[in-house]
Amino acid sequence: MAREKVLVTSALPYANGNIHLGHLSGAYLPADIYVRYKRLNGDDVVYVCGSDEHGVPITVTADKEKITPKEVVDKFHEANKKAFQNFGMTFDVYSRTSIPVHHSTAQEFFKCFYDQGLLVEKKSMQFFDEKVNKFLPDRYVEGTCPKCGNEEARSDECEKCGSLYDPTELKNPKSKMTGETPVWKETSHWYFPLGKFQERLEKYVNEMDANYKWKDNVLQYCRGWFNEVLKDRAITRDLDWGVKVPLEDVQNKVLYVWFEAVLGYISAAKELSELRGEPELWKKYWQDKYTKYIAFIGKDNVVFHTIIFPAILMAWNDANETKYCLPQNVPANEFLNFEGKKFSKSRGWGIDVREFLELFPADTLRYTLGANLPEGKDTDFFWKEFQSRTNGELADILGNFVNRTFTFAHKHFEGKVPLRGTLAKIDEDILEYLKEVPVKAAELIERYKIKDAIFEMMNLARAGNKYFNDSEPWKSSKTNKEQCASTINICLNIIYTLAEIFEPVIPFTSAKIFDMLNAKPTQWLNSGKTNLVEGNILNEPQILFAKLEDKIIEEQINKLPQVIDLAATEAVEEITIDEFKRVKLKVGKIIAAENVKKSDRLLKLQIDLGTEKRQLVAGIAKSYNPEDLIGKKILMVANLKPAKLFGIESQGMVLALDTHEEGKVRLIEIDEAIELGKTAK
RNA sequence: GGCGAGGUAGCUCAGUUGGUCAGAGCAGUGGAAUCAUAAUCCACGUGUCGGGGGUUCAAGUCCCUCCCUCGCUACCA
Repeated sequence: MAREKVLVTSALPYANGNIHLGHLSGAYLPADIYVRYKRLNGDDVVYVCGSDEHGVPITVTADKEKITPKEVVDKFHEANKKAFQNFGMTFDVYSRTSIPVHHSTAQEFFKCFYDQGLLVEKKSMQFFDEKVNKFLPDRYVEGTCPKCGNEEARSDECEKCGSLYDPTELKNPKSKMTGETPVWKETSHWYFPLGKFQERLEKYVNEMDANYKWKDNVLQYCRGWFNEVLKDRAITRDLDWGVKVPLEDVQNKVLYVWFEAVLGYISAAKELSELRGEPELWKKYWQDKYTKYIAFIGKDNVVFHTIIFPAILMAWNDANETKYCLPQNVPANEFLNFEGKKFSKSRGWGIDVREFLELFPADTLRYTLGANLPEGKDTDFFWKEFQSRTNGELADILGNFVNRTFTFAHKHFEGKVPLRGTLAKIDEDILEYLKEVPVKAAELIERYKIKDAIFEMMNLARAGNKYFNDSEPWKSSKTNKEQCASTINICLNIIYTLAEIFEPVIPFTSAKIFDMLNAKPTQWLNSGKTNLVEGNILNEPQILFAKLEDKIIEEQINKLPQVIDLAATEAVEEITIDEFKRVKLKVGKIIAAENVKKSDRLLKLQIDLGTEKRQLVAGIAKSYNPEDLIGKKILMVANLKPAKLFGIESQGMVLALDTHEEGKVRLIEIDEAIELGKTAK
């Protein structure tokens, strides 16, 4: 297969806060997995990203903390760069939009459009805060709604009554920055005529979709915009923090962030060129029509990458000899929520990357997020899921397969890759399957179905365990050493393939496995076929994933702000009194209790209901010792359909409550004075 | 209000162009095995595919309508 030249970008994170898990799921982890896969596949890849460091919110943060905007962005740029690094992101460069090369790049684009006469200058009136000498965006002006009198209305709309109006109609306007009354002042801005490009943009999107199959959600967003007809968009702003408008007689105006930030992808590549001492490097990617440019983003960014950025590039290409390539695909993801709700920094809901990685290894997070990417719709990060994926999949299925194989090889084959002898049907089958997995995973990743690809990867580990079980090498080691050797040889080769195909997802672990195997990665598509050298000396196995105990997970859950969730209480389905009356709850006394043989959680109880006796089986062995139960008065469901558990008939059910301790319950005990057989109502 | 997305097994989610599509993983129950981080493997799902109507020989899969959740709504990044 011919090597592809691939340019990959991930949305530039805004340097006004720490990145959290949601950001990773949206635009960073999928891109990194894609890029790592491409590199293993032998493709020629450049992956760039960086901090987006301009815009009003940053100046607001600076004012609030009484520091300069520069200090704000320095702080978050470094913090996020570090967090990404710890997470295992492999950007070729993590740039930033405050560097000179970015300013000059953005200005170059502006000048190009200005000189062509493409930009439209429009005058307008805007609120101006004289105290800080700044024009105010709508969201920083508050006042009384002209329609309903709400005193906290925004300058152009009232959230309370939902009406929209012209900012001149707003009564008693106040600047949210200073509380001062803003004045009404004229300003002028340059507008980019998006509408002129609409037809070509629609054609572009349709063609890309036809050739490269864009995601449905992305196409939907585009259609939404096209349906409303693209309008001129202002690309300048009255502000002093940002890229200066490169015109002599213009002061205190900067390029608006949406126009300038996307160009950061280009300046980042330029910075990479400088760092590598190859000034022309960036052109080899950005200005080669054979480049496959893939932009990874979250759904909030679709319009900028499928409409605005392409329009900017088209406008440039129209006027210049040098032509930039447009995104070939924009695999936007939906959002990751956190324990059922949106991430919210202000409400303390969620966890940021730095904090997370101080507690848990990056690979466990990469795997959990990867296995649950919001590719088709929003998904959730749940602590409990993180625990079960780590313990049940990474440790039990993958980690244990590696461990049992290595332990076996060391015990029975002196820690060397044993010889593969004559193959049985079971061996042929697994080898055949082994060859298919990298191919299948590659197809899925190429289609940006990364979640599915990860599932296929873990399935190989599952298959490895099954093969190990079915082959029973612990038996053949005594009866047929040659066959045993073949089995372990094949298991080790499965591990070799696992190390390769899992590299994009859990790179730190992959490196450990390669080290244990004393082997190097191969070319992706060969990874199921290339075999370990027989006799190769294996290193000592190490535990790849430690289990996460309940305690540490509970700790994280308990840290979350307690919110009274009205929705959850209301969501309980209502029943009528008659329906409730169908359940007969009776008071009984436990007169005998014993453990159920071969079960670690069931107890067999004899209950005295006064008029009759019942036998029931209850799953409370982890919470109570049989002898402690004798004599307790409890409440039971007396008309539950009998069922057999472990061959023992259970004629009812005792009522118990969950406790804060996982798996432990507490029986509802009844006051000693209550007579046996009484019915609850 | 408008636009968009989603409502599928206890939980988290898959389900291309309508016809083995009623699924996977987890949880649960039973069993096998013991090399291994008590880790593995096998077997077991009577789900009104949000409700109601319609098109069709045939609909989670198309149309209409209603209910619920979420996102966007342009000078916001």
